Amino acid sequence: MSGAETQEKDLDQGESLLAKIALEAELADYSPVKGCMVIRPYGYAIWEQIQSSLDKMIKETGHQNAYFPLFIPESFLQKEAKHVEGFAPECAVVSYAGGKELEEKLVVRPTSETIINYMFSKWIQSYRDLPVLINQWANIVRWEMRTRLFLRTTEFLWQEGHTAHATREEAEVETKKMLGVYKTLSEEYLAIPIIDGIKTETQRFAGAVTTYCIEGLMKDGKSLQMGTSHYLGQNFARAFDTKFQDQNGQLQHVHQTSWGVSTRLIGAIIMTHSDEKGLRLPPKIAPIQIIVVPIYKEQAEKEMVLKKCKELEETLKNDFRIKTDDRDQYSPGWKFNHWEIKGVPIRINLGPKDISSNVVEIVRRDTKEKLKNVPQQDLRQYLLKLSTEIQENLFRQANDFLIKNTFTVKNEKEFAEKINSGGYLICFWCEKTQCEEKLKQKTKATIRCIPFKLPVDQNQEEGYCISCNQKAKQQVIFAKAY
RNA sequence: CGGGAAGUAGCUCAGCUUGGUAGAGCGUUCGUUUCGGGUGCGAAAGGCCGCAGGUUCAAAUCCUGUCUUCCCGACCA
Repeated sequence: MSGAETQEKDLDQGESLLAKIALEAELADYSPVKGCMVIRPYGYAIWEQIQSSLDKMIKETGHQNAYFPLFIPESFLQKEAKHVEGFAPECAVVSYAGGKELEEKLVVRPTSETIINYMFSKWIQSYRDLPVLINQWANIVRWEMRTRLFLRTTEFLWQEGHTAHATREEAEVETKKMLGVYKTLSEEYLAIPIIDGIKTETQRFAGAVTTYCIEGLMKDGKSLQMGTSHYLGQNFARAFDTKFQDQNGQLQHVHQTSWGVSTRLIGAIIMTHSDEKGLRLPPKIAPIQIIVVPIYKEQAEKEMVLKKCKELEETLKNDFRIKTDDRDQYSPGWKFNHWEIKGVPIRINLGPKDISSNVVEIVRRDTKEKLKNVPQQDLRQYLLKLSTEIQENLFRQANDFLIKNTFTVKNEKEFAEKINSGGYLICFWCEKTQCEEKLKQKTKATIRCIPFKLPVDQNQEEGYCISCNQKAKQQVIFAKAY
């Protein structure tokens, strides 16, 4: 066991909350290469839960999984002007392989639009071939200056959807549909409330026409982009000549979308739900939903208690991911703390006293509340209800936090006062990039999105730009971001 | 990539100023005692002092370079 000493103290709420929890809860560890991380089994199990929930939704919306290669010819990246401009600085490039210099350098994919378009242009001939709805689970590499576990690593795992459509309308519907899937994933599975909206030009994906996003507010008051969905227009289709013959025999470029979420979501979970005891996982994505801690003194008791634990597991295993911590070398008290750090939503303490009176003791991780003498009959129902309650409570707490930290500001003075304490600022913006830039220079805050819906009620239709004070119709969300 | 801090036992750290046989607590192993919120006692094992050079009779300690982490800026999911 690592970090036993620091585990004894409550975890600090400092800047290093993220790294601390990631390491202590054994989600990840550092690799010898800068900015890279090892995702440890428990962290990977969380990723698998996220994956299986999302993969199901992706398939339900008609997409198929496929796999495109890691290496992309350097020339591909250069075909789309904005795309190359955006990604060139952060690309890792292989120039030497097989014992010699390569004729054409290979880019380690920072995203797969180019290689996928190359393939699409081969596969798409007719309107009858459309739409093409593809998703891939993959790793990608982006050479970042400053890295943080889960939130920004050099290599990370993600899912990238790529679709091609006959019309602009269809592609736009697709873009928003998948953003909706991300919203569902975040709010209903990860228990993280988000603000969904449109990115401004400066924050838009390199090569996209429109970028939609979901943004979450982290415990430290910073905003985290948790997922993006792009309407790519015909930009890549033109660059790669991805054309189809329509019903009138006319050749047209396809309209495309791409969308992705990554292992960053694990960072979001940490930075949204952790408390002084460690991680708190929403039941829907917790690799272990119920941990059973047996309590016993001598051997006879041990056998009796462990047998009862197995029985419990048997009756509950169809409804829950349940595990008994039957390790002999750790005391019950030690186990309590251990599983709290790891964020297991429900703990069942089971000892001789409980068994003799046919009850269990249940401790919920979200509130730390101890529920004594819960009858063993109807336990399944009780736990199902509790599980739902914990899921909802985590969302409610995060949502309250978001609302409490969202402010409407009317002028630059108010803006400057509020922005340093973190949270979201709602204000009018005249839609000029220079106004956005000016505020970024002064305050480090950026427009996270033009929200579809404001998180707090706001009736005004019109106001004055937070920066230049001219009439403005657009209300935007500002925040400091990761 | 700039500014600051750090890297010594599995973990947290002391030792470095002023060079001279590698330290503590926790954890681990064995024994014993315990087990309903991180048990007590006894013994033992465990270290290319991040890496590479240099200075020196002698380097964890001084010098140079380099790698990694953390914090702060410029860039991003």
